[in-house]
Formats: sequence, structure tokens, C-alpha cells
Amino acid sequence: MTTRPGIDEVARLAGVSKSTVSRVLNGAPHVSSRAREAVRKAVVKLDYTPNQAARSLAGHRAHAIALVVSEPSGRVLTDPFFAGVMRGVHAELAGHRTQLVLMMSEPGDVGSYLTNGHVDGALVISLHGHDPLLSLLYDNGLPVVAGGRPLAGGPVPYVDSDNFTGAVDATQHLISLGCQRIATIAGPSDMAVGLDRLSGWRRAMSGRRADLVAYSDFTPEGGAAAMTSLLARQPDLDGVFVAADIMALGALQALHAAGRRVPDDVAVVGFDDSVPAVPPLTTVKQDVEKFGRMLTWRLLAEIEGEEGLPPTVLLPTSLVRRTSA
Amino acid sequence: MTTRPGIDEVARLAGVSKSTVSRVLNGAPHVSSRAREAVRKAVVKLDYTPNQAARSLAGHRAHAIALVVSEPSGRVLTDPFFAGVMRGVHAELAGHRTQLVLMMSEPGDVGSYLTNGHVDGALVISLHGHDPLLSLLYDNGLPVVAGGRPLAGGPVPYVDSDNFTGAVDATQHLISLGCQRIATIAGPSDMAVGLDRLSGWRRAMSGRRADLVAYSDFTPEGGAAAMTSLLARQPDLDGVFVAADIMALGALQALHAAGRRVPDDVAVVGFDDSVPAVPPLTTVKQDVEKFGRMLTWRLLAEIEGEEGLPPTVLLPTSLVRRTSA
DNA sequence: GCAAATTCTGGGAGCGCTCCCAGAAGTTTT
DNA sequence: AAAACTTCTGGGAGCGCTCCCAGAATTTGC
Repeated sequence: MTTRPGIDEVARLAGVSKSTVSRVLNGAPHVSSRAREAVRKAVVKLDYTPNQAARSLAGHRAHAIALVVSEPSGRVLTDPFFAGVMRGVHAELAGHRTQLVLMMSEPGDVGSYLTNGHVDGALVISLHGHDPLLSLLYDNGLPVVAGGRPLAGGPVPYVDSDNFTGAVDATQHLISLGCQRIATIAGPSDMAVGLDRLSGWRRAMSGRRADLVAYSDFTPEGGAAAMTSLLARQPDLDGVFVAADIMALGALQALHAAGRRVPDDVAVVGFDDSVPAVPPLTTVKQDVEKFGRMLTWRLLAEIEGEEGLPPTVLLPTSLVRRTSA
Repeated sequence: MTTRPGIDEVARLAGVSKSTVSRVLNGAPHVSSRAREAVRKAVVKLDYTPNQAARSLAGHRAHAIALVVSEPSGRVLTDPFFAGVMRGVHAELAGHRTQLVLMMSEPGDVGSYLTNGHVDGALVISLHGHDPLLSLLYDNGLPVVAGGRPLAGGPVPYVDSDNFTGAVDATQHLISLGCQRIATIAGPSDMAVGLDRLSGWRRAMSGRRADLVAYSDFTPEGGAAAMTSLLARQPDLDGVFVAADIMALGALQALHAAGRRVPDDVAVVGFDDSVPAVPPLTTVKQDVEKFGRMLTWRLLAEIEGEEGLPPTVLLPTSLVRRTSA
């Protein structure tokens, strides 16, 4: 690796000063088109890439944002939801000369790392309960956007799927199918996504018996266990709304093991449209990639200091009919 | 956000010089335990975090490594394999004060970005065909480790699962079950992982008719299509080795749609142990998290300039018996 | 005991940029 | 035509660290 060209080499080759090169690089105004062109050529010729470290140090901008996964075990990574979001984040970041730094938040020092100028902003997803991380960041003046409604409320802007409406649609579909005893496998009650989908189910079930609820944890194993216990409580249940496809996978296994046919004996509706299954799941589709893009767009806008940004963005969902219900 | 404390504030509070603080921070020798202790206390009291940008600039180290996903579409992100690897990378990075920067390699400029000092090394995974990226990086003197054997060969160190042996085991299991007409759904032929698993199948099939091969692309849809075509060619096939669970999911759907019972009519063995399915898949398990850890360990060691590092690390696999075969 | 080695410490010169400031060049107004 | 702007340009002072070097404190050898 030969020594990298510096900004002064570019300046020399282009016949201008460092300052002018810097202006061109940062798209600042007050540069003659002749100078701009000369710099452009020099940059290409030398294959020059500005040194991020120096830029950050001098410019007080990190040129990086953090994606904080607030999950001790790091389990979320396996989640197709997470993968989709990350793809969206990446897509939106393209062309912004901004790095994506990935963090897991188990160690308590994440907060101070983030508030200490290493990143220009943070995306926080998979937030549980009343995690103080969000307000810590917010109070320190770091631009933050939450992925999924934070349970704690507060002034932090967030992007979320319309989980409530999605769950209502899913449940109504089950009802319209003629199901009489409809259960639900809900997500963790310390996350808004779990609560909101459960609320949707309750809303749609109003006027009916709505006590067949099993809480679980967004894992296939958890879904299987929940299904088994539901079956024990109500052997003749004929419909179930599972608050995540990933749990539905487990539920399907449990149903199969218990000798129930899907959808003939029990109709199953999932949420996420994230995994293929046997039989193919009827599910509530959410556009996770768009989710990631909105999240990132919102954060970048905040960092740029744009005015009048919406505090909340709710993305629509849609029911996808397949075989399971 | 109040002004962050700098190294000189720490120095002042600890009653020593900047240099000494720097030494303590970097674990350099020749520091009295008294000074070390004083600095430690000051750091805690001020909640001091060193400024990465300044460290990088002055120290000629980026304190960051890149995880390069060499997949145009970014599709890999959805793959449970990728998620597991990333978890491993993260785990191994903990305590190394090193950032993980995520990159997709579609734009051609990734190479020059990487070779221009923004990262201390790179992990390249999901490499297709004879992608020139690896040698570009290697030739520029950047420490690189490939995740999965690079098809192009060359001097770049790599970490891989023992795909060949795993495939042999899977196929032999099918044979020991008494299957007579064993097919395989292979991965893409421009990736070593696809080729190696196919070789394993061929090895185990030696002496038998081994022409029931369908190539696919590590997606559920592709797996379904491959299964369908296989069924058309050989309606009475009774065993199939699918080179990835994610494809097996699709194959299972196709089998189901064609009215075949698994495992009674057709026994199915997958690879990866990455997804739950109905019926639960018999599959070749590989420890993807360990994969990520090895990858990272190898790269960090290379960056540190350790001697006598193994050019290649092969991780063992094991057959997990479940219901599908 | 003193010289020589060894461990420790502080000073200060950069790392490669950005950004402020003052001045040069060019344009419009009176 | 000079005055008053406006657009452009270069110089140079940092940003907060690391690392080299020389000097102070301490230990060891004879």
C-alpha cells in the first residue's frame, strides 16, 4: 500500500489551495466551476478518498450513525425482521457518505459511547420495557429515532408498523372464515409490538369471548409451547392469530404434533410475512425494508436539522391470504 | 450535551501528563501502578471516552473492521446463516474496542474505500465466482479473511465449514435409511459452498446412479422449483439431500403440494440447522456463530501481526436427526 | 559509594482534515 | 469613474489524540 494521497496533493495537482479542495469535496458554495472541475479531475486521477478520521476530528461530525439493537442475547439478529430493516437502512444510507456502526446494547457503556460524539445519531430497535437508553440518548441531545413505538412514551420520534390495524384485519379474517373459538399467541408484553397486536386482536374480538391468550417471546420454540398450552386449555379451538410468523412456525409444529390439520381443524394467521411454511401462512405483511428506510431517512433529516419533521411515522400493513387460513 | 472531557482534563485530574494517560489507556508498559490507578479513577469520574477520530488520526489505526457482504441484492441479510455469523463477529469483537462497519459490495468503489485506510481489515463473506474483490484487497496489503472458501483459490486465508464431510454424512444417512433413488438440490455452482456440498453428495453416492441433481439458489422459492422439477424427472424418488435448510423449506412445500409425505414417501435432509419446519428437519448442523468468531479472531490476529497463523480453518459439522429423514 | 542500567514521566510535534478570516477578483450601483 | 457589493481564494489555527525523545526518578552492579 503506497502512501495515500492527501488533500494537499490533490490541491497541488489541481492548482488550487487545500481550502478550495475541501469546499469542492463538501459541496460548499462559492467555488468557480473551473476550480471545481480541476479538483474533480485531480481526485479521480489520484484515486483520492478523504480520511474519515481527520474529517470527523476537524469537522465535529462522525459521519456515522449507530444501529443499536437493544437485545441482550443478540437474538434479534436471527430475526428476518431485523435483516429486512437493516437492508432498508443500508439502502437509505447509500450516497450519504455515512457509515453504519452496529451495536448491541448489553453492556451499560453503550450509552456513554453513543453520547460521546462517536456517531451523529442513533437508530434504536427492539426496545424492551422502559429501557432508559432512549431517554439517556435523547437528554444528551443525540438525534435518535426508535424503531417501534417505545413503551415509555416520551418525546423520542419513532417509526412503526400499524400493528394494531394489522392485528384487527387478521382477526377479522379469522372471524369471517367462521371460526368460533379464536385464540391468540401474543408477543412479549414488555414491547409495544406485542401489546399493539394483542390490542388489535381484542378489538376485533369485542363481543366475543376473548380469553384465549398465550404470551410468548417471538421464537419458534416459544410459539410451539404457547400453542401446546392453548390446545390444552381449549382442545376445540379453531382459529389462532399468532403475533409473528416466526412463532407461527412453532405453532404449526405443535399443531401438527397434536394431530390438528391446518387450516381444516385450526386456521392460522401470522404477522410479518417473513417466512415460508407448510402450509403457506396467511399473514399480515409489513414492508420491513421500507421500515428501515423511513427510520434512516428520519434520523438523517433530524441530523441535518430539518424543520417540521413528523414525530411519528406509521407504516400500513396488509393481509396476505395463503393456505393456512 | 456539555463539552466532552478530553485527555488533558483526565491528566489534570489525575495529576499526570497526557502521555501517561495515553499509556494507561492503551495498556502500554512503563507506568507506575500509582499513576495507573489515578488515571483509572479520573477516567471513571469524568466518564471519559477517548475520541476515536483523534485516535485513528494520530495512531494510524482505524479501530474498525469491515464486514463485506458480497451480494449485489443484499439478499444474504435475510439468511439465518448471515445473522449467526454476524452474532459471532460481534461476540468476538467485544472487548477489542473495535467497530464493526457493514458494507455491501455492489458499488465498485468499495474496494478503494477499504484500501484507503478507513478500516484495519476486512471480512468478506458470500463471495461468488471469481470476484476480484478479494485479491484487490489482498494485493493492497489489507488484512483480509474470507468467510467460505474462495472459488478463485489464492493466498487469502479463509474459514469454512466442512461442507464436504457434512454432505457425505447427510447422504449416507439417507442411504442407511434404505432410500433407493436419492436426489439432491444443490446450491449455486459459482460458490464453493454449493460445489463442496454437491461433491459430498457425489462421494457418498459413488457406485450408485447419481444424476438426480437440481441446482438452485439458496432461496425457499428456488428450493420449491428445484423440488418440483426433480419430481417431474423422477416421480418415485424417495430421498433428497437439500444443500440448505432455507431451500429445504421450499422443497417441503413442493413435496406437500405434490402429495408426498415426508419422511414416509420422501426422506429429506437439509444443511445448516437454521430453520424450524414441519416436519422438523433432519439436517447437518454447523455452528455459524463459531464461524463468525473464528473469522474475526483470525482477522484480528492478522492485524496484530501474529506469526504462524493457519491459512485455513475448517469447522466440523454434525448430523442432527429429527423427523424428516 | 558511584556508575550504569532500567523504569518512569512530561513536552511537543504532528496526523489530515475543516472552518474562520482576510484579502483578491469580479460585478453591480450611483 | 469610484464606491459598494458579491463571489471566489489561500493562509493558518486548531480538532484530540499518539508517539518520539530527552530528562527525572529509581534500581542494580561492582
